[in-house]
Amino acid sequence: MGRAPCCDKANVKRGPWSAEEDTKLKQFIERYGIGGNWITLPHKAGLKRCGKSCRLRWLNYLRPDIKHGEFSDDEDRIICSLYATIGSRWSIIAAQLPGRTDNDIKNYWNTKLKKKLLGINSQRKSTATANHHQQQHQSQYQQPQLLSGLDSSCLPTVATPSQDLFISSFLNNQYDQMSFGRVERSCSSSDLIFESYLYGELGQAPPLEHSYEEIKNLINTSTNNVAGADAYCTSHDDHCRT
DNA sequence: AAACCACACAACCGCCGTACC
DNA sequence: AGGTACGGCGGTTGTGTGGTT
Repeated sequence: MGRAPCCDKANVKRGPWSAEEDTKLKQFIERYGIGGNWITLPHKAGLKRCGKSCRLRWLNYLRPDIKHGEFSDDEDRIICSLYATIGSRWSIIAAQLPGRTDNDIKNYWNTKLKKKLLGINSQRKSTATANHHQQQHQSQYQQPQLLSGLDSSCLPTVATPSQDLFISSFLNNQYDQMSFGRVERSCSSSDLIFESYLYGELGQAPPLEHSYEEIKNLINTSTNNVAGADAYCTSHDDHCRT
C-alpha cells in the first residue's frame, strides 16, 4: 500500500501560478511565516494549491533573496567544479551559490552549461542536421569554451580508472557505479571536504586539493576522443549515444 | 501569415530520510 | 518498533516564447 497523497489532487489548482496567487502566498509568508507546515499553509493562505507546490514556488521564485538572471563566469566555474566532484547534488551545489536555487542550477546545467562545456553552439535542429558532418568536424577541433578558460585551481582532482571514461561521464552526467562508483568516492578529495559541502560550513567553494591540469588537458582533447567513439551529444536533444 | 520546431524555465512526480506519535 | 506525515531532493514533464521554414 502506498502513501496517502499529500493533498486532494482533484481539488487543487495546478500549472503556472498567477500574479494573484503569488501575492497571496508572499504576503501570507511575510506576515505569518511558513508556520512549520507546508501542507496546511495553502488552506490558511486561501490558496487552492498543494502544499508542495507552494513550497516550491516560494523557494524557487518568490523568496526575496533569490537571484534572477544570467549566471556569472565564476558561478559557471563553481558549478562545473562541484559537478565534477559530487555529481548532480544540486542542493549541495546551490548551497555554494547564494541566491541560486537547486532547480535553477539544474535547469541551467541541463539547458546551457552542459552544451557550453561541449563547445556546441546552440543551433537549430535543422541547421544541425544539414551541417551534421560539419558539426562533427567542429566538435573534434573546437575547444570546449568553458573549460578552456578555467583556472585550473578551481578544478578538483579526480582519479578514475579511465580518464576518458571520466571525461565522457563528466560531460554526460552518466556516472556508472559498477565501473568507478560515485565520483566523490573515487576523488582524492577527502570526505572531510565533502562533509563541508554537506553542512554548509564553507561560505564559498572550498580550495580543492590538487590541480586539475591533467583533466583539463584531457578535456581539450576529449571531444576528439568522445566523437571518435561516436559518443557525443546531439545538439537538439541532449541525449548522448554511445 | 501560419505551422513547425527547439529552447528555457517553471512546475510536477515519486522516492527517500527523518521526526513524531 | 512500527506507522504516518512531512520536508527535501533529483529526475522528468509541461508550457510559453521566439526563431525558422
